[in-house]
Formats: sequence, structure tokens, C-alpha cells
Amino acid sequence: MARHRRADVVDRALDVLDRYGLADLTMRRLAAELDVRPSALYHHFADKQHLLGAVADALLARGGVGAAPDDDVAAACRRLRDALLAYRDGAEVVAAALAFGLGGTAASEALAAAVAREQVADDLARTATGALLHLVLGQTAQEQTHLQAHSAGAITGDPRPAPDVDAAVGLVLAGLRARDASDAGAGG
Amino acid sequence: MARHRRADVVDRALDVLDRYGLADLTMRRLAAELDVRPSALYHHFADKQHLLGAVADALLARGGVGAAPDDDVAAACRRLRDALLAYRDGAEVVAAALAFGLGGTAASEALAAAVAREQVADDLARTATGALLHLVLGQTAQEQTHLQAHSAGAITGDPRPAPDVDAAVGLVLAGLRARDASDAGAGG
DNA sequence: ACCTGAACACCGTTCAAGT
DNA sequence: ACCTGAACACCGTTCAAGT
Repeated sequence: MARHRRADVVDRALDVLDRYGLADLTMRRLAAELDVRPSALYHHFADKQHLLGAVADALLARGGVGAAPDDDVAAACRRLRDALLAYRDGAEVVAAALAFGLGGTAASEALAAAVAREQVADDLARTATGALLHLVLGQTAQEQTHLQAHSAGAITGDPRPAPDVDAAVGLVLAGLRARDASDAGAGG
Repeated sequence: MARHRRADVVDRALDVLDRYGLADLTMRRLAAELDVRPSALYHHFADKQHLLGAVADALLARGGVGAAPDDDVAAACRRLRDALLAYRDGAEVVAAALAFGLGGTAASEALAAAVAREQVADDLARTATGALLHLVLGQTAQEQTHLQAHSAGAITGDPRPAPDVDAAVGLVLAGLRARDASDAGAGG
């Protein structure tokens, strides 16, 4: 009766994610939303990790991450952050996908491309890309968790303000430029 | 027959974590290891999140995180990283505890204390502390995940080398000093 | 190609009751 | 103070079989 294609499943998963959060994005719930038995999902995906990888990729694609090769570092980080914020628990989903190596690579590739425009040595570029990636993912995940906790009424006061991702990115960028200048001075 | 105190439960949880990983640190398995029914654990902890928070705190305490107020930024980051690496999935456990606000605060406090020694403005210090925390947690978590995947035989070649946490910390430090110098120059 | 039906081996959590 | 017994409401995954 209910027949779906792989892309339909991913779309619905993004919908469930945004409405109920990552903890409630279960294979059984997703199947129910698609009006299908849970086992039907295993026709489209090997397991839940592969599904989450595809969800992460779709989330990033919808946010235009990877589609703007002319972004500078600050713009690329902002674009990534906005893409993550567009779906509930977006940062956690992408971090998980990257962790088990089944998706989310558009995030690191977009940052790597932006860093490459800074024209620094390769290992410095790799270091900066990793730092920026973890920083944006970590900061945004923290922000999203607090958003949920606050909207759920779990936290009342919330004394500490939201971390400023732009400022943190600026810090890494300043370090990158200082480091590169000293390299050029020492190396020739 | 088998009676335990809260600290015994946390000790055993650290043991299970290190031997089987976070995914297999379940309330039921932990109870079995303690020779107790699962429901007995709820006498010691309100729920699994509170247990994990206590595990994160114990892990950090055993690594001496927070016990060395004279650490500079690089040393504090290295100490945190070593503490996380001492237990399987250590970075993920501390990140999770921080995320739901039930533990792991020694990590951010230790970094904040080290950053304070740099004598920069308060919001710059907060930005740097957050950046360093997410960077060390993210980089170390990635490293631990790859360690496991490699030891499990899931990955054969592993083309990319382990990320250099020291270098990333150095980048943020360089940025911090450059930023502070320009602030002092602009502000008087 | 895509789905059902039925099962297997698990989870976290609650709660009355025991010692 | 700490634990048992029994239950509730879930999980991810497999696999033979259907269309």
C-alpha cells in the first residue's frame, strides 16, 4: 500500500527530527510516520547509522553547505552553523554522522575549501579546518541543547549567555594569520 | 546479598565503560556486573543521565583535571586530553555530561582557570575557553572513535593522520594573543 | 523493488514489597 | 539504606514470505 523511495524516507526522517528531536527519531517511529512496518526501512538502509548519515547529508545540502565555494572562512562557518540550526539537534546529527564516517563530509569539505583560500601551509590548514569544525559543531550543539532545555521549561534562569560562534571563529582566524606570518618569516 | 554504595556503582561503571564502550554501558549490564537487579541502580541515581554525569566527574577527577591550578593553557588542554583518553569513549562521556548539564564541569573550569592566566578581557576569555573545550572534546572524540574502528578491524587503510590537538590549541592561543594585543593597542 | 508478519534479543524506568 | 520481583512501554534488527 505505502511505497516509498529512499529520498522520501530521508525527507520524512528530517521532518521527524525537527518535530521530535534526535532521541525520538527511531526506526519504529519513522516507519509509523511512513505508514510502513519497521522492517521495510531495511530495504532502503543497511542500518540506523546509514540512515542518520543520509539525514546529515540532506540537512547540509538543504542549508547550502558545500554549494558556495567562494565563501571565506567566516562565511563558511556561518553557513554551516545556520544549516545546523535549521533542524532540531542538527549539530548532533552531523557530529554523529562524521563520527561513524557515514556522512556529513560536506561540512568538513566546505570548511577546508574556505581555509584553502587563506593560502597557508597544508598541515596548518588541516589543523585550522579541524579546529573550526569541532568548534562550530560543539558550540552549536550546546546552543541547541540549551534551546530545547529552555523551551521544555527545564531551566529557569539560564545565567550564561549563548556562546558567540563568530567570535570563536575569529579567534582561530587570527591565530591562523599570526601563525602563517611567523612561518613565512622563519621559513623565508 | 550484594550491597553497594554510590561510589562503588560509579567505579564499576568506569570499568564497564573502559572494557565495552559507552554503547554497552547500559543500566542492565551495569546491574549485572554488580550482581544486582537493574531497579537497584535507581536507589543511587535518579536516571541514566545522572549516572553518566557522575561517571564523567569521576573520570576527570582520576585524570587530575581541576587539581592543577598552575597549569598554563597548553598544559591544561593536554591534561584534559590525557584524562579523556584514559577511558574508552571518555570524550563522548564528558561531552554528553556537559550537554545535559549534569557533570563534566571540571573540564570547562580547568580550562577557564588556565585561560584566566592569560590576562585577557572577560568575553575574550570566555570565547577562548569555549573554543578550547569544544576543540579538545571534538578532536579527542574523533580520535577515540577511529581508534575503536581500527581496533575492531572496520577500517583498513586509514588515510588521514590523527589530528594534532596541541597544534589546534596553539592556533587558538596565537589568536588569543594577537587579539589581546590589538585590543590593547586600540583601547589604550 | 518494496513491503508484511513474526520473531529475537535487548533497552530505561516504575513501584510495591522485602530486609 | 539498599535490594528484589514483576511489570510497562519501548528499542534495532533479521528473515522468510508476499506482490
